[in-house]
Amino acid sequence: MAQAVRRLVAHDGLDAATVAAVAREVGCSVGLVQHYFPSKDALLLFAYERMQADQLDRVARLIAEGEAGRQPIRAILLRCLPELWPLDEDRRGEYRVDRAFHARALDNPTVAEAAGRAAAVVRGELARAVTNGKECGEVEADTDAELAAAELAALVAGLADDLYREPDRPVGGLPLRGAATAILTARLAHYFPGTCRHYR
Amino acid sequence: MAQAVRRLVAHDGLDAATVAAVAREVGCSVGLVQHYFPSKDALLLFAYERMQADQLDRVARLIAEGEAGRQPIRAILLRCLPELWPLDEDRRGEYRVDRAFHARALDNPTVAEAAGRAAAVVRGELARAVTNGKECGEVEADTDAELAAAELAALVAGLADDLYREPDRPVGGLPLRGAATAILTARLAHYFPGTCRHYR
DNA sequence: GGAATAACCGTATGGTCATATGGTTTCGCG
DNA sequence: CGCGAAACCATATGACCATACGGTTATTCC
Repeated sequence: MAQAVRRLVAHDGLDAATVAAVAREVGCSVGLVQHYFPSKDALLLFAYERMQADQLDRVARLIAEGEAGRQPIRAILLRCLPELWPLDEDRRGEYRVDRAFHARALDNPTVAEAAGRAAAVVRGELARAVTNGKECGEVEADTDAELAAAELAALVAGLADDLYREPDRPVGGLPLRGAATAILTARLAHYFPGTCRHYR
Repeated sequence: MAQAVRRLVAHDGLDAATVAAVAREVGCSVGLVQHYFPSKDALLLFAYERMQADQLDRVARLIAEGEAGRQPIRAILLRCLPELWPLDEDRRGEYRVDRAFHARALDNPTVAEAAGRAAAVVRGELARAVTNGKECGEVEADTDAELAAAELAALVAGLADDLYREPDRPVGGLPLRGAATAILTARLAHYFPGTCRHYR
């Protein structure tokens, strides 16, 4: 059912995710949806949290792979962060779901909390990367990990908005897809210059 | 009526902006709302575009003031960009309206176009600032104006999200309000080092 | 086997909403 | 004055939706 909600919201927006529509998408009755969820709100929240968990799991897996391969921190981040961008149809769908729930979060504290938690996980992971980098001398000692994490997270989130709207708009000669990567690369290189080629 | 829509959306979300609620807020009949707008969609779109115009006017005025006062480009931008942040109750309301319509833009091409136009104005203004800076030697010659504008716009937009959620969360010792300004200041100082103290 | 439990269904209900309709009042102006 | 257009109103209509409810089928477990 969570998958059905996700498909409906991705395709036609939150308003299209009525209980009846979810039942139709699943191929069951309205009653069954009610059997598993006490209310429509609970169903939507569950679907949202599940999607976030899926997303964060993917990122965590990429991090684990990068660490196993003893890649530089910068390379790991450059691999993980664009995972949150709407660069293919699946991720565009996720972006649509995410934005729809972000709007809902404005009026629904429970959804807001879920959205805040996910954002905090991303920031936390970034702060950890910076801290690790400081320990091994890759990152300058006077860099504030939280501040750097907040900047990078904001940059990634902000670029996602533009990427969704016009992924192919030319920006400085490149389509935005490439330009966003270039911007992120430059910013990561600032924090993780890669001078000492330390591994994480 | 546009003001009424804005108040309703800011206070209770897009779904609260029913035609009947707008009429009640204005203090007139449902029929009158219909008299002036062919559909609810048209009403909402008008209200959204009006709010965007108000916002951009404020920014334009700040730019004009800064230019009249012969302030450095960096100072002007540092004054203008936080105007788009939800730092007080009025601007938090604007942020809420903006986010609500952003979600609507996912399913409504007309709203999407309006949102895209406003974003393009901000980026254009930023690109203009960078170009001006290059002409007077303030900005390094190999800086790509569009790329820099895209980065700064994304950073500002991304920080707005966080600022709305937790304006007072401590980030590196400062509350996020201050941290966001610090991040923006640092980033602007990178592009506009202020070495030659040129005016715009 | 049989009873309790979970899975599952179809429909009814009460509410909300956008829009349509058929009006009345106000006002500008020749 | 008078008349046409605008501003303005109250209510009707038809659609849709979340939830409630009373029921049937399948499964599990003693």
